[in-house]
Amino acid sequence: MHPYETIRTEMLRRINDQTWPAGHTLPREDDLAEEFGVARGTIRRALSSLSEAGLIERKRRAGTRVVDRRGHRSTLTIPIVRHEIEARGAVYGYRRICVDDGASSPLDQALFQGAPLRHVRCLHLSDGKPFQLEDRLINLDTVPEAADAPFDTVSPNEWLVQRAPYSFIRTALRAELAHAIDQTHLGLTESEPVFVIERQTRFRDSHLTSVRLSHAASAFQIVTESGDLV
Amino acid sequence: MHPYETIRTEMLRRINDQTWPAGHTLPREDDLAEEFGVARGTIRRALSSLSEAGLIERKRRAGTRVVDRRGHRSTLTIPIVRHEIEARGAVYGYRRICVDDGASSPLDQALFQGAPLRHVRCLHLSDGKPFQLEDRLINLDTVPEAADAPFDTVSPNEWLVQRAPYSFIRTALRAELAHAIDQTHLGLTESEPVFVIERQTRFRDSHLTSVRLSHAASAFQIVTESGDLV
DNA sequence: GCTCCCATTATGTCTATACATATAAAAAGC
DNA sequence: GCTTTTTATATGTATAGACATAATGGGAGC
Repeated sequence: MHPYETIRTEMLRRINDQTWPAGHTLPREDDLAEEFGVARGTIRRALSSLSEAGLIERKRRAGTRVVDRRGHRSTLTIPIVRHEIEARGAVYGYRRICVDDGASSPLDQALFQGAPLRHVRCLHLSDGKPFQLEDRLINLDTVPEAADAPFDTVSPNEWLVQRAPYSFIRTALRAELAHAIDQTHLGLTESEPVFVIERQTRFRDSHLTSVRLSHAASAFQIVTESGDLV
Repeated sequence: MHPYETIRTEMLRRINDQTWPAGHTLPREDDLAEEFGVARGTIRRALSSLSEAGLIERKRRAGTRVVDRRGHRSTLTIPIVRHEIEARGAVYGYRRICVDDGASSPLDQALFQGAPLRHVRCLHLSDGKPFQLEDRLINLDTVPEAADAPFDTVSPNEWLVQRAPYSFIRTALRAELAHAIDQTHLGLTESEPVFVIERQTRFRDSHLTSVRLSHAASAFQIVTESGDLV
């Protein structure tokens, strides 16, 4: 175990046993360095690890304070659906449903600030069975090549990843009752739930794309694991 | 903009425009340091940032490689429900439903390796209306004080956070059709969906607690924002 | 009392150097 | 050819010192 890990563990202990209760301001880095008999850089390594884990908050001049723990933080990876399906040992399939000019809702119009849009709807299949329904809008001002892409064999998801860098992503996770299109394409009845991932991707102030991914709830969940600083 | 940020942005550009395509091994840290005219530490700062974002993978002796991007990664914070409710400007309420010895399922028995359990069911209210139903099992071998705690005014969630440190958390997010208990306590009909968070908490090899949190889908979603390395 | 400005200060960044360590690749042994 | 051992190497960690910078808390001016 490296010094910074030992120190981090000791700090964790102090936070857990209330030696440093929530709201407490810890000693300055220089003082901690002296206490633990290491260089300041090593203390900083331990502190930044705790900071990333969300256990402490650091502010210039103000010092480092123990966070009143507001929740459990974990890193969530939403995989590209093809990889997800193949990782389960199933055969991935893709089917384009339609591509049009996106007679989009006023809400979407506002989001994209009236930019010309491309609307793509497609289905991702696992062993031939519907797994994920993708409903996507692409900003043609930002990604003009999308106007000519057929999306007949490559999904817009993978097409975009190859082409457009992104700088900011907002993801929302929801449970919904299957919409009409979900029922049609995922083969569900009107009283079945779907798990919906909605994602908006921005690049430098302009919305690049926004997508709604729906899955039959019975065949989908998101699992994340976190922790283990001790 | 600090040097390490400028360098990270340039590296991001190279990854995005395929100068460094997926699978490519980037130059050694020393060479990058020379190229950018900075110390090795500054290069490492940029690289570790990209590594945390999941864009590159680093291995000793083998070097640094661009990851074949398998998905969008973001940090997800599941807040303590009271904070969540108060943050929305509503009044938080709590009601214990029952506390018993947890006639738990075989699945749970296996998870806790036959340890004695405490079962607590309670409801978290927003402005007096049911918001979250909590169904929790607590390992009495690990947290024996839980046997005597009444949980009549403090929720087991907050009670545990004060008492037990945790080292490892597994969180699953799912959509389900409302169970019977969801219908009863959240006031739902049998054809309404619920958003379920299931969490298992471990501390040093022993399961501490496992919980199922259900919410009316219409009033709950999880939002995360990420990115902005550019 | 009030606002505005400035000095102080703890964290943030950068440099340069030394040593540690996992591990891929080459060499040695069978 | 196959396994084991050694070696080279890129990343990982630690140190010490210098400077940068945000933000607090106090003081000057009103």
